[in-house]
Amino acid sequence: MAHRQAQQRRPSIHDVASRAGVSAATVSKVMAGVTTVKPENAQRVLDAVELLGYRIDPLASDMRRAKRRIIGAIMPEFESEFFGQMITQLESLAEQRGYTLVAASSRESEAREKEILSRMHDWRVAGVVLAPVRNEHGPAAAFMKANGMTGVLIDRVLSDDAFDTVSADSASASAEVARELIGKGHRHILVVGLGEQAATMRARLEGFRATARALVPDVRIDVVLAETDVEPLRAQLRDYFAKGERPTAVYSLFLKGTLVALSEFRRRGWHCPNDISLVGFDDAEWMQVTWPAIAAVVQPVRQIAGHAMEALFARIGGGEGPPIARLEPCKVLMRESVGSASLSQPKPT
Amino acid sequence: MAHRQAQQRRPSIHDVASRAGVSAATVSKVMAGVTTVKPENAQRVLDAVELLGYRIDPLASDMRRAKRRIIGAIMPEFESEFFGQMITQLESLAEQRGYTLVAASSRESEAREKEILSRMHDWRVAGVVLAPVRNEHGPAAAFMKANGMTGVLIDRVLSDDAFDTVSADSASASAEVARELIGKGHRHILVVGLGEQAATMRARLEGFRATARALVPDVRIDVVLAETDVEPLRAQLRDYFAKGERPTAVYSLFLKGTLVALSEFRRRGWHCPNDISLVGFDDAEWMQVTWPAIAAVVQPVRQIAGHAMEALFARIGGGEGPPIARLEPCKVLMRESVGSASLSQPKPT
DNA sequence: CAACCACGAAAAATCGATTTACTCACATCG
DNA sequence: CGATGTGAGTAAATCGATTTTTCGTGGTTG
Repeated sequence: MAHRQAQQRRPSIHDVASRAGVSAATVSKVMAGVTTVKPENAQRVLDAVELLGYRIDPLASDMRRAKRRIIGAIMPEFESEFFGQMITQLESLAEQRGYTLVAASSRESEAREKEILSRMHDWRVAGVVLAPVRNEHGPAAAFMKANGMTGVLIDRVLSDDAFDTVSADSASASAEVARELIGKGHRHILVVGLGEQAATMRARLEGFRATARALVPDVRIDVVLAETDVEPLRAQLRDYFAKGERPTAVYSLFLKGTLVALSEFRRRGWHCPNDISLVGFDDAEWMQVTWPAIAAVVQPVRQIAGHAMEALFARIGGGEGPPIARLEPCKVLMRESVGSASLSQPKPT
Repeated sequence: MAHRQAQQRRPSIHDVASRAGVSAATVSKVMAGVTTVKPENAQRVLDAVELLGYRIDPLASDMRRAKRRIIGAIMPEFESEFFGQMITQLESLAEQRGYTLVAASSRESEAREKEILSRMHDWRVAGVVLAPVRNEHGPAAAFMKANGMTGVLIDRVLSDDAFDTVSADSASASAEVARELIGKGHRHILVVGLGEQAATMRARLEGFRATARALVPDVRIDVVLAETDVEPLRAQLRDYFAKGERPTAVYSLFLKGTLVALSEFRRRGWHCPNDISLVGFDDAEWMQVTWPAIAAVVQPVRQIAGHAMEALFARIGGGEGPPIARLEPCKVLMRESVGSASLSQPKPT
């Protein structure tokens, strides 16, 4: 093993070359695994590499290529399990192909999203995995198009005319939720969501509504949608219940909505599933340990990440053809927070 | 605004130079804000920059410096709120200083930790924020020392003889938890934790034990520690209760432990705080919306991130002196999961 | 008026790789 | 026997910046 002391300049390809008594070009070839090198010389190079503890400087190595071996990933946030797992997966997949993943959080802001994208463009990343704040029609995707960047859109998207997209099959999952709730006798259901993410939320809402109505035409489905933020949703939800509305089940179209719903239930002293049932889109580890355990739609993070990277590298490798929109199937975990409608006893509000 | 079409090669500093009728060196100076440039020429450069939409290539720019303007961050995982927030903060702080943050997950493996570190060394990062899997004495920190890297250690560390450290003041927080539990009459308390992270866990445990014993000398404190993983802990906990042990409160020294405790309570049909009380180290958003809300020690993520970056950049800037070990104060949020000991009625197990 | 200095800018070296173009030696072929 | 080909390797160009060195021009000064 190389005995190397601290502080010292790292050896460059030239150091290796002179140690091995060959040119830098030869060293480069050996490192790249080119076969047109005399075995004896190759061995000398390998020995020198070992002796000096030489490792290629990826920065310098990337300089000469048009596309650097860097993948950018932009997520709306890092604080939820979903995006945390996503980043973990993406990192691992990028690494497997010898790429470095640079992750950035847009912190739910489209302005920041574009800024980050500019910076990634400066880095000449080979590709970008973008989970847009809003949807596929935002300024970030436009920027990518305008600058000829290669990328994949994930999560809050349905399909795009320029980029491959990968997301959870929201509509089907919602349909299954609808079947479950209707099956348990629920005839008055509240759906909460965020208007901003138009397409995805609409898919989830419509998937639910269509299926529920197909099963029971006169089912009552109320909708509380906040535009951009979660706090307004909390207020709207409070107003909704304050009016005396008393659905027997709530279906939240996104994680924060589930939290808001739960906290509103708390405020009113309602318990699941006796007072009201609850299902949320997006699973989290805590949901199976609380009392009651919270029913949830589980998004297939690994599949989304895997197919996103697959699509991305196909494009990086020069793959042509029209963009592909993938939908990955979700799993619906019905837990104790959902009960039969008859349980829900109207209570004085 | 620059009207630039896709596909086209990005302009280099030479393109700007020839457009402005000056040399590349002059353009470089203007971009760097050097004042020894004739105002007229500076303006011509700025115009050319604007016209061509020129932006510095950070990769090429970093080539000539020994330390690149990149900060590496290595976290044990990205899936928890704590590390998610940490990365978000670190990213934002690095960005503020014109650095790019490259984050990587060691996935709770010391081997991977070292691998990532090697890769970051290849990138010649200016500094590293390392949240070690185990503690400050692992192979990763040793690698950093051996290679003269600059870095800061955070979270699962107490102090180090080579690097600055920043972590939550586990001992004080635990002492406060002890005061609270003792104050509520608890005299038989179970503490659960992970043995692997020796120093941190011990600080939390001892901080708790010392204070509790100081208040009530004959308080009974049981300890269930798993070595490396969470699943064994689940089994150990099950065994512990199966033996008929019936503490009135549980203090979990880390987040996953809290989840495991809750799920074990569920299995046995125990409710907080009537059957048993629960406090956990590490807060999470869901803890305030479940019923009961779970009491928790809140780690000051922003302070930890802030001081870590401060220390790191001080060292990058050449700051000398012995390493500093910082402890950031935590907040203890007593929620409904903690009740007075008299509530806990022994139940048949 | 010659020597000197200051200023601004250009030319050239540099960072650490990769890649192209070229050289040399030796073998093969018409 | 001269021409062509091929294997192995090297020098030099290149990527896109920064930094050091050099140069020319004017203005000051002894």
